[in-house]
Amino acid sequence: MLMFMGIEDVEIKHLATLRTVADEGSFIGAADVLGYSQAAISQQVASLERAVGQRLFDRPGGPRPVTLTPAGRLLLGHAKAIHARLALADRELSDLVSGTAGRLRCGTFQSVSVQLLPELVREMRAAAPNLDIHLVEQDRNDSLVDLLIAGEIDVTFLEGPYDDSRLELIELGTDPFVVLLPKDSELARLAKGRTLATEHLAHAPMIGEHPCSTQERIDQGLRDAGITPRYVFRANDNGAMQGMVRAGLGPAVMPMLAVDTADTGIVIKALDPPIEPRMILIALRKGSTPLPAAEQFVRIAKHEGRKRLSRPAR
Amino acid sequence: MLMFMGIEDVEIKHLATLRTVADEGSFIGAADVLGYSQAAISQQVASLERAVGQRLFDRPGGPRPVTLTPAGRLLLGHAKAIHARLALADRELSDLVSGTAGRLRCGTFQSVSVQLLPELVREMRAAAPNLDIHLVEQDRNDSLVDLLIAGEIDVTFLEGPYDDSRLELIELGTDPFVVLLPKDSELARLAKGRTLATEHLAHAPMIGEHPCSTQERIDQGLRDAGITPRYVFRANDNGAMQGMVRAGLGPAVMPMLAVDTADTGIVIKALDPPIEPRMILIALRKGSTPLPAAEQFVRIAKHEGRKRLSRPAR
DNA sequence: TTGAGACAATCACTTATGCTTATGTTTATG
DNA sequence: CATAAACATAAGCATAAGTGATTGTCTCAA
Repeated sequence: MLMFMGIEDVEIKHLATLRTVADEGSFIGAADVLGYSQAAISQQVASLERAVGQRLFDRPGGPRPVTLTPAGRLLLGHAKAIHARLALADRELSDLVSGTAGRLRCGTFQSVSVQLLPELVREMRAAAPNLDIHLVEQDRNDSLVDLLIAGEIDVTFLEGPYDDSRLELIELGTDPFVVLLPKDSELARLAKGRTLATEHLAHAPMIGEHPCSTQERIDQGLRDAGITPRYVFRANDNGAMQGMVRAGLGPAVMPMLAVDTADTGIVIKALDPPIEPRMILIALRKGSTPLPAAEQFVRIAKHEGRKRLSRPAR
Repeated sequence: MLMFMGIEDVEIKHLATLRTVADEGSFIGAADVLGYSQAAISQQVASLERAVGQRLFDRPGGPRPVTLTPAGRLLLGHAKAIHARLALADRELSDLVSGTAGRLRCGTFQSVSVQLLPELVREMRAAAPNLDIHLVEQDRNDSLVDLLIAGEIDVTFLEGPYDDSRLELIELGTDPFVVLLPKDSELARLAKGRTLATEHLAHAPMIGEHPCSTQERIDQGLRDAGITPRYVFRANDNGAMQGMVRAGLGPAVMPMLAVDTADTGIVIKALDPPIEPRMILIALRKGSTPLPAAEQFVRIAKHEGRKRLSRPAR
């Protein structure tokens, strides 16, 4: 029983046969090249012709080469385009799995963006020069998670503790809060070794960030130590805050990751008792295969975290 | 026994399944849409995944929808492009067979270009508005035949008699040579009815074309009648020649097809004895399937030839 | 004109692929 | 914890695809 065939019955193998027969000028030649028998080529061409409803080759008979009909020439052009597209897909797929090309979109937040991320991006670029890295900075964990779930980003940093069953969370380490003091200030003198008693901040005029999740955490930590901080200056920029400290305006409590340690105008001290440090997390969508480049990003981030962050405290 | 698979084992049917599963969000849904069982979809996806060497869908299990992996998303884009290309091929093929779109390249020569061809092109355009008609004019039959054999043109006019075993020749009819006389000239008075005795041209100062196959034929015809023509003016343009006749410079012998019959400043006479008339032929490559548009062109040309040319004299 | 050579079409047969049904496994849900 | 929903797997079968042999057609050369 004969079924009607249409263009949807064309298969890529048929198109490859079309190309080879056109190249070779004979069914036998194509059979040789493709490793089939002549009969197989004959049947494949016949089935392709049935599918498109047109003769594709003129077979003059005898030793003269078969030639394309106008329909064959037309289809051949499209066949080449389709094969090229498939080859392109192949290349892009292997780029994808190697993680060396394509696009990686990464969520981040301020304190990570300052030092940790630039180094990480540098290492990623060294490992995958053709990878296009996009960064999206958001203040709030929830915004970053929304982007990740929506597929707008492939991986993101988060502040811990954080939990979401939709996410796979990787703990990179903790980022302690430190206090920045003007180099020659009274407070700097009060510090014992590497530590400043938190109570000394009780009446100091302080430098802070504009309200955000990090600042809230710092304020909560200070309140837990019985201190109500009084801010005389607020900035959004870490450099500006650090500049104010250097100028002697007052101390600032900041996440260690955000501090420019090269600054000789300030001294950096731990707090005693410490403010509960932030866990730096990295998150992927749970249950969906991650982008290989994102996995590599996580690997490098773990390594970097080991160098720059404290071990997870648990 | 397991064979290694590669991208070349991807088939269009697989890509269609990829699309449908991605659209439906489930194997069962895709099976429904495509009219297969769920197991078939499962196997097709598995074989596609084997071919590309990558997981293409995340199957969360339970009632939650399957989702594309990054590799799946990448391949889906290419799948859509490939299907679009195939759909385009389909459209172009049906345009090709209907002869209503695409390109038709036609060889021609001067006297055909003047009146017969414009009318023919007009009719072709009416029948196939989206067909792109290219004309290539050459003086010599051989040049036209070369272009036809080389596939540079799809169909061509030729002057007969002509024979070439590589060509399929269609006789459209004969184009008689006529003499154009200035309206009130001595020669016009000598003409009896519609005929002028060829001998009267013996000493006339004549208007002719620059040397070309047509002119050679005319000169040979006149010599056969015992006359050696003396040209006082030669042009390459039929209008210019006709203008010279109108101005009384002398008579001109031209193929009837090239004559502007609307010109009231001249009279047109047959010659007696006549110059052996030209057969107007149209030629296709023999042994190769012709372009459907070319076949339609031939049909219209035959019809037009019946109206404008004399019946083949044999 | 005839025979040889080259090549595609076709036939009968074999093999491989793909589909179906039935069953197993996994995961969410009440 | 049992049930339902959905994909995976296995076994059997139908069909498509491939092979080898044969036939038919065309060209070329004797």
